[in-house]
Amino acid sequence: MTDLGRSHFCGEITENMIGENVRLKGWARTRRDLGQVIFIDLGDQSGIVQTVFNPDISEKALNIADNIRGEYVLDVTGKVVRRDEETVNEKIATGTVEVRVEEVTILNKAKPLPFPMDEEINVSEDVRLSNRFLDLRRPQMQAIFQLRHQLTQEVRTFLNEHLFMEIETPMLTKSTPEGARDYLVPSRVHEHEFFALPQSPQLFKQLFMVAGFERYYQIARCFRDEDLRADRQPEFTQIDIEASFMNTEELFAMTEKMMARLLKVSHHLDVTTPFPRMTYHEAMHRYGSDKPDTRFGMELVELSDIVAGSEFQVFKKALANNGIVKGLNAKGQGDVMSRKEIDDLADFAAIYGAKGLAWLKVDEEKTLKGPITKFLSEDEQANILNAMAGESGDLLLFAADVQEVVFDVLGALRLKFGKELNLIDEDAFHFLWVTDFPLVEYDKDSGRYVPLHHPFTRPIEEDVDKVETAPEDVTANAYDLVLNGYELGGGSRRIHEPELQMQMFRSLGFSEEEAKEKFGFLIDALSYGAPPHGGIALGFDRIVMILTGADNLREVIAFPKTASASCLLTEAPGTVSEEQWKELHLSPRKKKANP
RNA sequence: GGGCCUGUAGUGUAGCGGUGAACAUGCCUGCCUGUCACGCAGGAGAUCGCGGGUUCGAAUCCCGUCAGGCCCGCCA
Repeated sequence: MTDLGRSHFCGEITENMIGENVRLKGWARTRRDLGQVIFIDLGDQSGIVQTVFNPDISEKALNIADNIRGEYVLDVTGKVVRRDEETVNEKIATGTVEVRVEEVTILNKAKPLPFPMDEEINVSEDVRLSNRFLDLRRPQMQAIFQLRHQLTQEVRTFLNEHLFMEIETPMLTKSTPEGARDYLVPSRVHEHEFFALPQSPQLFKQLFMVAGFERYYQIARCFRDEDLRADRQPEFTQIDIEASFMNTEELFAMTEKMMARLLKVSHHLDVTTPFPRMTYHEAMHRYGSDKPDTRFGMELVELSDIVAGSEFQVFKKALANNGIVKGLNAKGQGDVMSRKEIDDLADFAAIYGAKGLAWLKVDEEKTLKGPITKFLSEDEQANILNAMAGESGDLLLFAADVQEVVFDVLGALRLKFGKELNLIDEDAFHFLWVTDFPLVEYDKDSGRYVPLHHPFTRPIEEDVDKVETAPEDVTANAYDLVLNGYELGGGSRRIHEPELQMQMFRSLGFSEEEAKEKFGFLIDALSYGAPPHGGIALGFDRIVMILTGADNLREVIAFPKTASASCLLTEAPGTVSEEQWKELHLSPRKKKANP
């Protein structure tokens, strides 16, 4: 490929081209000025090649090279020559050759850079983000986005092969009462009415199924106005999939094949399918998480029965209040952790709602030592030691509370130890399906049931009659795909009968009118021969993040938002003119007083 | 909404109550025909995030605030 008169890319120059005249375009990466000879590493998207300027080739070019600085844009013509044996640079792909420059034109200058471009990232992130166009020019970033592009292509190729059709859905849509906060867009035409940016194309893809597009997908942008995390951006990309007449087994198998293809692209790795599966209940009890990192063990141990008759008030109270007692064996930590460090663990546990953190050490004689031994009978101690497979030097940690707190606390401690004790194989990819989620959970604040997934999720067939009578006992035909402790995404079979959908809305405390107002079009659509259908949505940014080994979504999104959801490059969001307010029939409220 | 961490030349760091705020790199000038993170010599560059307080004296201690990051809540 050539463009603008360019004959080759810098990274393509090989020994086969020795003697050829080439014309290259790119950026001056580093310049080594030895007076009568100047070396410039010229780089473009493909890589770099060393160019040489000296008076024996062209006095004129040398004089121009004298003024070239970092990241100047150059148009270079010259001959490819073999380097002398002793001047070969093994660090670069083109290190055995160089281009002797006969002609050079400076296409554009560059100011001194705000940060070095050639090194590993040791620049603060705000500086990188406010100069993102330069940050993205760094080879490391170029590689990430090259891979991201290839993965996008692979997803499309795969789904096309499986007869899926990519169809776009609106970005300007309607606010829905459930779920995350919407990003709202005021309407100029409709006074005091708002569009919402989609949290996901959920309803539209179901309507595609009704429409008879039996297999839909979209690399879809989604928006949620909630607080950010390292793995959460307000604007993100999903691989959104929906299929009619396909059962959950078929969808699992297909999704597994697709993920395997992505691993093949990124790591030339053959992942084992089918992926392991675990129920939500099992995941919570064994790992204290609905997205367990199964790259390491250190599972939670159920102790409620063992300590059922215990005189230890903390255990006794928790069990009396319908809570549970579970333990976590921090292998070998009894020997190394000081009293202070164990107290710090209790502070850590408090973040997740623990009122305290009981602990015991296993000493050389395999007996338990610690402040709570006096409350535990010999039998209880023996049973605990046995259940937790305690060995000399171990630190046994206990959480006793309602089960949600116990899961959160021990789940968090497990991850903390997993990381700090290097129990995690960073090169491993552990996929896991988590299945059998509850359909709803009771929300104390609003005093009603809220869907765990979304209100269109279908119960498993044997629970269908219980949707209205005992919603809290219903298991959903819903599933999450987990990779290395990250929730890649989830999906479900959907309700395709209007009556069942109305039952569901009623269970969630919607009046007939509310349901009709918010979701009338869905009920209506389901009434016209909606096929059984289901689907899944996978967080594409997270996939890219994990496959590139990044620990942060910002690394794999070209122009990401900061933790406070602003863009340091454009300084969005920003204020708008009075005129714009007026056109939208809006007026600003007074800001909170700022003393 | 809450907790914790970090803000010092363009960049990365040191200094943590008392000398002219130090080092590296980048930048500028000069020298250098085989470098490759070239080298050598010289030079410029800092309202120590911002505001207040404590103190004879604050980059350093305290309070507030802003920005960035991580987490809890939140995220159907």
